[in-house]
Amino acid sequence: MASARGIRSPYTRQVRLVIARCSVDYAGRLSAHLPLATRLLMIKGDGSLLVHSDGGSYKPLNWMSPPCTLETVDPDDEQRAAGVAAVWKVTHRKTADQLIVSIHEVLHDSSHELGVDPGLVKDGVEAHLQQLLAEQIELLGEGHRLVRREYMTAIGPVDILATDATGASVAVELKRRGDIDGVEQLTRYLELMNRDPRLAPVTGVFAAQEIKPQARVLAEDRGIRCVVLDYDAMRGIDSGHARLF
Amino acid sequence: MASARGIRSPYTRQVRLVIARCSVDYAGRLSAHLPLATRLLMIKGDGSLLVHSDGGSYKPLNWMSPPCTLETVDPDDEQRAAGVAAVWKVTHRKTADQLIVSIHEVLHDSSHELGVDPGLVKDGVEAHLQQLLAEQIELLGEGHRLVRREYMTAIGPVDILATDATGASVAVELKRRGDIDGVEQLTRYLELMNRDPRLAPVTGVFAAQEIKPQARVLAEDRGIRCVVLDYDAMRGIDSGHARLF
DNA sequence: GACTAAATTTCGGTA
DNA sequence: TACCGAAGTTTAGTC
Repeated sequence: MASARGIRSPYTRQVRLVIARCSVDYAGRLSAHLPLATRLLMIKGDGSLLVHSDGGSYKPLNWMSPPCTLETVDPDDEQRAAGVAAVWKVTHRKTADQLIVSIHEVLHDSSHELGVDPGLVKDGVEAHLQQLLAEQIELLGEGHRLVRREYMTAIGPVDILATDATGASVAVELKRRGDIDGVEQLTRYLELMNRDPRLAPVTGVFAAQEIKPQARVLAEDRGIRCVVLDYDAMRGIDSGHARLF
Repeated sequence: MASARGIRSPYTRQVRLVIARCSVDYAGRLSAHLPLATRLLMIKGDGSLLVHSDGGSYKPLNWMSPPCTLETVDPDDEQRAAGVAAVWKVTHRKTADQLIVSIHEVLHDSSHELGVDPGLVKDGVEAHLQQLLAEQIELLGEGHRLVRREYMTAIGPVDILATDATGASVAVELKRRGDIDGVEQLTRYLELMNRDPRLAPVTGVFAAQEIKPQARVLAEDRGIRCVVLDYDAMRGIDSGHARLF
């Protein structure tokens, strides 16, 4: 439930921020081109480069992931005639993908020391939902009992294994958003588990905060029961946990 | 094959860049916390905020997507005693998710006008692979004929429908990377199409630049043929298209 | 290292 | 607008 990434290679922990009129070409897994415009270029300490506009969400317009190398090249005569003042060539060290930034004008250029980042601490995703459902297993129906969380099978762990009022096995696949993928995943588990005479017959429950219509149709067509979970209500019952705000 | 996103709401097209020692708390779909450290805060013209460190790839440590509102709050006595100089409260306009940035020290603060971005032009993804395979359908085997691309079924379009040397239908699922998901997808299509007497019997071909071993096992277990495509070779044959580099 | 599953996924296209 | 599938997905965990 907690993750950290304090460990880092001894890069120069600096960020360089450049605002420039530039065009960008990427050639690698696809080809992409950004026409001339003013953008933010962000060069991280590991050499990776992000090209951001002032909108959109967190995804850059274009980028090069580490490990990569930035090389500053002099523009040739043709480029210079077209107004290119400098060319940055960023090459991926493994895949040889290339990002070419043709800089026409630099409007801002600054570098900043950031130091080591202690990293993000997360709390409250699927793991928490699983914990809550394990504690409130009767949400699946009267008489249900928890067998165990993360029940291991040959093809991976089933989120929750329980028994129903008749004592029959119930495999629960848990998702925040119930999509078709989750139904397929549960189907594979059920297929396998029903071959095990100690478990069979095993029925399936697809439990999620939100279940997509197509996923519900597919699940019910396969005899899988769908249960929509109210996370806030479940958390309200769980006394041992308080919200941040 | 080409996308543009030049159309924008009349936001102030500015980016504000702040380097600050800060801690960050997010409460929304999950709870997350970033301990005190020096980071880059990027506020885009639409009010969205990204918190970047100097490493990792393009994903920020934390962020708030648009539409959202940034509000500067005075720290209370307790916060002030802890060294907090200012508090930024970023609230999502629809989901009420909140991002709280507690700023201890500002090391840099600048704003930059970017103007409208003409947007990215992409080229050479799955659509291109599909076009190439449609033109070179004999890569599936001698005697194969193209029926049509994006053959529509009740549960979605099959990438390519063809016939083999015997005239039997062949459904092709195309992927850049052949994963288990793709096999499941094709399986659903085949199940459906084989119920249609005008099409049945339909065999399946799973075609990708790279097929993961587990996906291959699952596919072949279901009688689905696997074909690995050489994109560069296929593009080489396609005379109408040249590479950037 | 390879593979699998999750993600505060984001982003496009379509019904 | 909702839904579905792709993504230069990225990221985290497990084997």
